[in-house]
Amino acid sequence: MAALKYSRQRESIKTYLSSTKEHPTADMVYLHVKEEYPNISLGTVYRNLNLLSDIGEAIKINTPDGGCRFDGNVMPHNHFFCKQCGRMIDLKMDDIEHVNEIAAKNFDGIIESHSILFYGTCGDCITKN
Amino acid sequence: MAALKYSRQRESIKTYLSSTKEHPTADMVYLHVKEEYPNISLGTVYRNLNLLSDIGEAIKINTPDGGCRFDGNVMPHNHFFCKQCGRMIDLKMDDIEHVNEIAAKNFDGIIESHSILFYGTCGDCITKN
DNA sequence: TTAATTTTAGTAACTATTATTGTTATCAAT
DNA sequence: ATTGATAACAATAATAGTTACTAAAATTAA
Repeated sequence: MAALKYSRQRESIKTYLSSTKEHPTADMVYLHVKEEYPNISLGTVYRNLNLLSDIGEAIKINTPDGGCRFDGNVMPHNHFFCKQCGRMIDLKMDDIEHVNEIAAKNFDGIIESHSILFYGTCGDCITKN
Repeated sequence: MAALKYSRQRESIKTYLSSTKEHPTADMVYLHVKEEYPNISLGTVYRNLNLLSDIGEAIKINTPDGGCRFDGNVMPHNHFFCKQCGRMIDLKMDDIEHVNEIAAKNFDGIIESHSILFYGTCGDCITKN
């Protein structure tokens, strides 16, 4: 297995992901890291986001519109997607890992995990209307 | 609002979706309907799949790899995605709508719904290994 | 049938992502 | 510190999946 060498760019991407709760797109990460490393390329950002996701140091979440968001918080948690403003928000909610057992009951394969995304309208959008 | 006119192509797409449990990709639908209507274009397939999904006569499911699958079964049900063979399988499982209330407990927005996808290894892939 | 409108096929364009290429940075051993 | 091997880099090209455009054909209403 290829040893992972240090790189400032990857470090910067990680730092940014850890600092924000915005669940940025790859492009948002790119624009941000660009401020520190103006020559960084979008491809590098993609490669490192996927790498971080692969080694479990970030989470990749696909949005209903086809795009992807990234999250530096790797603690298990669930997300909410606001249909109005498109924001993705962390949910502080009780564990629902038990749904895996419910799913496994009449299934002959192995359920390892699930990913769930909640939809609706966020608090901000409710007050705005 | 524009009235919806009949089209053989759309009918054929609908019929195919209703007849299969394979959760086909747009391209698989295209290849299948092409047997009946050799001149159909991929754009027509996409347009109609999205249309059917919009009017609630089909379901669009994004897979973890970025692609989309379509399902003619619009009854509420959950899906399983096999990490090995990439198949998407219907789960016959108890209702888990209660997770919406769990999510809503400490949240100031409105949780309308959720979508959940289970991951793991399907029965076929287990026996093969 | 005629006229109005939708749908189609074919193609082009678009977006997000991944792969490629030539160059530079990192690191361990000298 | 220098070297050599390998990884990471920027830049760009390529790809995949999807959507937009347009003229011609199909559908429906009158």
